[in-house]
Amino acid sequence: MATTLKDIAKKLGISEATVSLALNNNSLVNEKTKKRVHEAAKELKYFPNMVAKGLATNKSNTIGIIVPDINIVFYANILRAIDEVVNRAGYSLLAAMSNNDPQIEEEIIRTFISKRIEGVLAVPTNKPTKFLTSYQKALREYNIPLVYITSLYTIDEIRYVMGDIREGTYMLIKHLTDLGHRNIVFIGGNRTVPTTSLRREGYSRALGEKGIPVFAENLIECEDIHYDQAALVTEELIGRRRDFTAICAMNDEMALGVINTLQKAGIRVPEDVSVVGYDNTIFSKLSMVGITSMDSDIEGTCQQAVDMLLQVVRGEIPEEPHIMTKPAMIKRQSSGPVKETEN
Amino acid sequence: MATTLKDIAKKLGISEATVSLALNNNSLVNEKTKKRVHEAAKELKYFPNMVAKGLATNKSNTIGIIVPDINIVFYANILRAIDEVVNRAGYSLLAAMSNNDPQIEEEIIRTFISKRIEGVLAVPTNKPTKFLTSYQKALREYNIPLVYITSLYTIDEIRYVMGDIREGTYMLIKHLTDLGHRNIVFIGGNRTVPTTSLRREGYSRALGEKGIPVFAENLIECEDIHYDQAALVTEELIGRRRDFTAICAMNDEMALGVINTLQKAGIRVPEDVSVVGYDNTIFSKLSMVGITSMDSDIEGTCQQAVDMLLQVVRGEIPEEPHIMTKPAMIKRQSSGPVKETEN
DNA sequence: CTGTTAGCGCCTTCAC
DNA sequence: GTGAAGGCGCTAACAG
Repeated sequence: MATTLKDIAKKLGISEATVSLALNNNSLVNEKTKKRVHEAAKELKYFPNMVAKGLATNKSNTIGIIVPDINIVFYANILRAIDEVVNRAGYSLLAAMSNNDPQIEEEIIRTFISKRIEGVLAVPTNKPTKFLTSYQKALREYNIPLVYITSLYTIDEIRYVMGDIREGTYMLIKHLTDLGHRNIVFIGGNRTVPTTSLRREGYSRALGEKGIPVFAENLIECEDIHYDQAALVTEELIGRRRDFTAICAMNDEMALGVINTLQKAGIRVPEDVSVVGYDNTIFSKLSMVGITSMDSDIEGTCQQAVDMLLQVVRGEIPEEPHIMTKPAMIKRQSSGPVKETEN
Repeated sequence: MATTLKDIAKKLGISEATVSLALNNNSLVNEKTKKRVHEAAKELKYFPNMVAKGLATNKSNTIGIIVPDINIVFYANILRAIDEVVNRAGYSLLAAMSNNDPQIEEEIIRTFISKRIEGVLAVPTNKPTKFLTSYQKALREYNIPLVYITSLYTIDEIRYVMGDIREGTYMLIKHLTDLGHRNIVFIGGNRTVPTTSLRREGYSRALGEKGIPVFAENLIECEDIHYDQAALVTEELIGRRRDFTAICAMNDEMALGVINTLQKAGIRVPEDVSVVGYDNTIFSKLSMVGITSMDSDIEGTCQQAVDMLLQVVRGEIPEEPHIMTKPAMIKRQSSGPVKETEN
């Protein structure tokens, strides 16, 4: 059915090996025969069999990536960026979704290993641990490098590249305090998860610099970090009190929930209350007022993650196993000076 | 490095073949040795080499999918659904993005063939054609079945599964006319592309049934079908006239742009103007008012697409090469009775 | 420069 | 029930 090296070798009356070399543009083979081979290949509609090549070379030329759920915009953004970078680097990408389930994550790794992936990138499930999981051990066994994007792990030996959310949140809160805000609510997720706790650190630091105390009641914890939850806690919040002049949500989707809820209650943004989000995703453009947000530089982060991974794949040792990329503030209309009458 | 069949055969003092059979749970081999083999495999941390297996069996056990851009929520939804269905069917999924570029699409197909994919699913780029493209011919050459999801092609020989958007739009418009609306604006994309033209047919039919004429000025064409464009044309629209009482956008993201723009202008939804979207994506929940939308039953559609593909892979001939799946209306608050004073 | 030869790891007859 | 042998398509020495 499929035409093989042998077919084109036979047709040209030369050896398979020569054809192979010619197809790979090896300089050993004469330009003339190269051209003949390429022409014959095209004529016979030859498609190299990567499976056979993979077996022969013991290289799959593909790297794998695991994301929790592609229906979450942020992860989709990451996957897309990774796809681009990996392809540009001449590798194939094999993507899989873990559904935030460590067991599925492990299964995925198993099939990755079976496919002889050369390296794996992962946005890990959010169950942090201080121990090497079994799949991490398996990867090590097979000498397959692993780089996390947005890590939750605090184990030194585990490489990761992540956006500096602590710094990013600091910048956002500083932006608000510079505008005169002193009573700022932070809406995040579970306080024990790094993606929230790191942000809280940035929040506290920014307030501290202005001598503003951190009040526990301004730190809201959500069960999940999506629109509905944010809308819900905002509704509860404004039912309880209205002394705050700004709200910082841990991502844009939540910020959108906050804004819509405020507006529905007749609270104007940013005139009455300023709102900021994070990640500069599409959500930051979907309200009547553009949302001030932090751009995590997903492209840059992914580029660095792939670079680091490929370094290890090539057997080099990256100088720095942990990289924090710098985010940039995107100022839109949802944040403004504190309301005069509040003072 | 990696442990192979041979390693475990050697350890157990039996032949490779037996180990292979045992690992594949072949009934020929004695239960006892099977157990021994499985234990040894686990002990030696054996991971089957799918590359070798693929070469030997000439089956990759994976199917490929091409979507235009995973950053578009609707496509991300599709990819996720496909991933689930394909995995459940015991196949691996290899995903790739075309960026809506036919050339990239072709490259992807090339690598798919090289990887000896057993079938391909595709959400095609939106450049319709009546001819078989070169990659379609290549797939045929290699006997690799192809099924489109949401097809633009009108070639009989090309299989596809798509949501019935004509019917869905009909249902939405009928919903509006039943509520008393007669002056309904439809905001779509390029009129020559099936995803818009089919919807227009549904629109016209629903109006026709109530004896309402179709006015050209109520059919708005957008260059791209996203939020910003929708917001823009809505702004122009309300600058020009305000006689309409309802707006139907071709997707939820656009409907959201419409609603936000209307509200910013002080036009209430649904009191003054009703708005409906399509696809029942996350966007339909992101405004102050929930958006009435059509659920395209992505899961069902994807299930059928995979079923059809696997049928062909197995050499069966699906009875019906073209399937239209039925959508369901999701009624939310953005649509209501026509404003009394308009009459 | 080109051809020969041996595998890569696994599966699949076919004997025993 | 189990073993031996050949081959999947390609690459990688090594000869010539």
